[in-house]
Amino acid sequence: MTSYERVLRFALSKGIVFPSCEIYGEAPAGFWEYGPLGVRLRNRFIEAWRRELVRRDEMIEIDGSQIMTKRVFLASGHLESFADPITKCRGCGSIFRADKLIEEKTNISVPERLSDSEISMMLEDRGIRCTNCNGELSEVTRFNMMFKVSVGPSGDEAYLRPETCQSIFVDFLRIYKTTTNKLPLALCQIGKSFRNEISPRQSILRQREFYQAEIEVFFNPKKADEFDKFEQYKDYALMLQPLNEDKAVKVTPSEAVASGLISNRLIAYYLVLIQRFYERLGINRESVRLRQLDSEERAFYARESWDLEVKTSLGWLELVACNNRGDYDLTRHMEVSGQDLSVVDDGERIVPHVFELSMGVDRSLYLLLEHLYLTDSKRTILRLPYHLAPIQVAVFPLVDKGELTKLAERIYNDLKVDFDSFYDSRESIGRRYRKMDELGTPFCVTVDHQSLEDGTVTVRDRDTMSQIRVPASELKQRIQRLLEESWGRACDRGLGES
RNA sequence: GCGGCCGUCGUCUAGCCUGGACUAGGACGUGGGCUUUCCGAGCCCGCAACCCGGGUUCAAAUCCCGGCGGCCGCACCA
Repeated sequence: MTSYERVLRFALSKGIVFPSCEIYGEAPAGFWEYGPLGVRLRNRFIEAWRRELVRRDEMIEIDGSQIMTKRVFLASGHLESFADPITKCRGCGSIFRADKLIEEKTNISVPERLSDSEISMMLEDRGIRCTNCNGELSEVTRFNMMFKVSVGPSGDEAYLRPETCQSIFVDFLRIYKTTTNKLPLALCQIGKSFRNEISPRQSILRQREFYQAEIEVFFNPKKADEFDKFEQYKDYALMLQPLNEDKAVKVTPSEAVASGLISNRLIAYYLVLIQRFYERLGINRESVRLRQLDSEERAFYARESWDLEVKTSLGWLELVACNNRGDYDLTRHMEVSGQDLSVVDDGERIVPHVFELSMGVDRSLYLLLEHLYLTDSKRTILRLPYHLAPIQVAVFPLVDKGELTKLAERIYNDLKVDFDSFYDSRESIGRRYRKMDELGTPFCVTVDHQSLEDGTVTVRDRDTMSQIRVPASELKQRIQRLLEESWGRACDRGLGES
């Protein structure tokens, strides 16, 4: 069994994630539900994102519409560039990427800019036929990866957003004016994006509806090196894999900027921030890399791209696309909307440039499960950092009897409002501990006979299995403090090697 | 979408080739009871499945066709 299968089996059997609409046989692939524990895990992950990136860096979070009008995507380029030219065999119905088919058959590269009819003509001129049945091929049409929706009774054309960042670009000027009025300005958003993938695969790794957490840093390109925040991380060990290299090497931001590998200090700083984020979630630094993309691999709007990838059983998994989008987005929205989105910075009117950190949330959660769902000779433990655990504290009576049960229930009822709590009184105490280990629950509170005499309970630590005795009246504060300390530990681990 | 393999309780699976003894068996899970009284103990009683549709047949989990889904490869991507 592969790690992927093991994780998926675990997730499915505990109801963490599972396929959407699964009682209907015809439900299309690429849609997944988060179950009770999955929602909590995701919420904790989002809290970590807010804490370690948003609040730490004083970013500003917004929440935009998922449905946006057509012209947004005319401006963004998605109507044109997010669509693949396809042709269908009139005989057997096979569908081909028209440009790829031509390249395959003739070794002539087909420029992206060509119109459908021009590509159709190439097919015809070269006498290209279906590779499956040698049938005649249809006119070239476009398969757009965006979901089209019609709005209102008049059916106005709109689309589900294929990335969350467009609302940030569209909203930029209003937020700029109502908040800091200053560059650089980091805006961010977490929410759903939608892509009509041809072939969704691998559960939550490749969905048609998925969560993105995106950060768009607006900056003045002339001042990208005048960036004070850079100082605190200038000696961090970035795991960079430059173009044409086959593995990552440790490079400090200072070196990377000096050598021109990273184009400026602002970008270097944000690359540190994002690498550090994963390290603080408990991912080993040696398993992380920032891989530089060449022009072939880059998205159509990017001029400098680094993909944050983490090693998994499925190979390197792309988690965060880090793109220097230049002034592409604001300029395009200015052209198409007719609105002026420029600002005055340092006495000069400019269109800000954008550096983006576009995180796949679902993928990140998979990664956590795969890296941290561990079995040794004795126990299976989901070794999440304590503050990410979906259940924070479990309360048990040592045995399910009279006064012990009553006291345990009272303690549980007191804790459940402040923490994600769990109560269980069945079977042996050891079994209950082990089940909590598997779900990553950091603390188990047990009410025993001594509790009835002196009002203390035991608190068991997930990783060490050791117990401390705590007055029940102090439980809330103690657990709170232990969870706080967990953030601190993650911090130490992240900074330890730099 | 194509090609290859595959689809049975919540999970993992037996059964399928060679149609009938399958009211579909087991393990884990789960609900209840007894026992136990700090690290996946034991016993008893329950719950729970043949992906969907059509066909062949006296009879389909089993054979055939189609759809949907999964895995791998191609292509695409957070």
